[in-house]
Amino acid sequence: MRNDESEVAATREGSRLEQERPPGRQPLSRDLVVGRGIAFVDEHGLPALTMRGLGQSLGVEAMSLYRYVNGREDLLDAMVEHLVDRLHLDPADEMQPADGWQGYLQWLAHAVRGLATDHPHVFPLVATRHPSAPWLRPPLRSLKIVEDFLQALTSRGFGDSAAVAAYRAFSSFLLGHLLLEAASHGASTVPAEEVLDEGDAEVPVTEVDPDDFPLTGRLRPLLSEDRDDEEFEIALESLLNRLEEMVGH
Amino acid sequence: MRNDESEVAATREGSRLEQERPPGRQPLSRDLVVGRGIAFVDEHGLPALTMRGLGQSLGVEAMSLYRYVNGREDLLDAMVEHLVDRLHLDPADEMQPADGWQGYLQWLAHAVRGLATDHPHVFPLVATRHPSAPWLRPPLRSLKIVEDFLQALTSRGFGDSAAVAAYRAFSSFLLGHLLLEAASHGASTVPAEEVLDEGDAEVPVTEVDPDDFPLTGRLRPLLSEDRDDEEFEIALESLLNRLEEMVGH
DNA sequence: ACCTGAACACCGTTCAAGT
DNA sequence: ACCTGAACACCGTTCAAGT
Repeated sequence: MRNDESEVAATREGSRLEQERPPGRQPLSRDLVVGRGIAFVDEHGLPALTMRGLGQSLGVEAMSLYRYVNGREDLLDAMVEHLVDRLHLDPADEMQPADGWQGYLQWLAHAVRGLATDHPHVFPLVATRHPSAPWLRPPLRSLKIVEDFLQALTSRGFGDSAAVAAYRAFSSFLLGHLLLEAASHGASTVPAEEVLDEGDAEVPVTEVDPDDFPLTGRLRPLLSEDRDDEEFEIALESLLNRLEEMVGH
Repeated sequence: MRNDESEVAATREGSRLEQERPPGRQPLSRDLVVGRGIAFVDEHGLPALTMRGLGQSLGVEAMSLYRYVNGREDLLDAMVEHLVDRLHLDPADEMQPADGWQGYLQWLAHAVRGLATDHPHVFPLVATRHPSAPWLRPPLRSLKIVEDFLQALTSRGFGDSAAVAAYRAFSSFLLGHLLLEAASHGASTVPAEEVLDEGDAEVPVTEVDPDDFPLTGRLRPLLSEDRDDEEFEIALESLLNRLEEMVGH
């Protein structure tokens, strides 16, 4: 038994030494391909992600990727899944059980928000790709996280239908706030390859004509302020208050 | 003056009679191209919208479209703009001025919701495409509608920053709820061209393993229930209550 | 003025072939 | 076992040319 295992290991090691791999390259794997896909979109934006381009960024031809990924659509799904699964590697360490369901939802909200701000260009995928079941609601779109969610709430006083209603309300809340936040934060990070058709020095800043839109013109400084943090906290607090009214069913 | 106008009109009419057009086809125009683009996505889904396919559905080669539309990206932007502008053709007729800002927001919320349910496959574009200014927040993404919004609220007791905060909260609310609603409603309407790789009779329904996910398994009937209408109304009511607390600034 | 044929660069994807 | 060359079908887009 032990000998067999050693032999197999030795053989693996041997064949690994035999194969000549370009020096700077790691051995390919699904995780590596998916991880590089996420990093690629983080750097260059979603439209830039092509099978050929991703292959090149891994030092390989595009066709090699098809051994680890079932086409481009499967790659995108895997990228989303990879990010959403990450929500579990950080178990609720900082969370006291005494905090109750409010503490759990606070932790979860900020965990998902961290995902959105870390990957503003990938988050639209998390938000809009069809989940694997129709009753899964982005961005809480994995079976595991739904199970956690329902467990956390039902074990802390929620009735069945109240827990499900909370899942729905919480998903909508996260989706709306984080998608808008990711969009505005991601817009500044794009390589900006679209605004170069105009020959003259056109100003890219959209100016508001005060005759047509007097209020918008006057309030533009307010509209341009970045209040994402406090908006999120206030809206979250309000949602928790609303949920509190339906705890017992 | 009047004669000149008549002459021009006559000339236009003349050239129109000269040109021989395939019998069943309307004369092309930007509005026609954009409108057909929306109808095409409604029928076949977003991935099916190609310049060649859209041209064919208009009885024309793809290259003809470039006379009316500045490429595919411009077409998508125009489709979004077309739908959002429609929110103004329906001025607040059914709305009594006595209803106050709550009445306006109720009307606007249902108008945008109608847009989402009428075009579930296009709404993701309304939700995720970059607006023309960074401080415009989907789905309330036109200058005109923002002006209306701010006018409606500031003329009904809102301070400047309260009106802007309301715009932000309202956008997030609409985006989260309507994007999820459009996704679940649109998923059933797709031609479904992706699930046909498996050779055997694989069941497309995702089954929940009760050992791994006991709660999700038990609550699956609740999770699958369609509660979109009442969820939307309740969440909207709650948002209006929240806004009420910050009317005076 | 309005539409098209032909062409270009670039996709995703398959498969037989290399090592 | 793992990667690639060659090929295919299909994109978006341009432009000279037709009517």
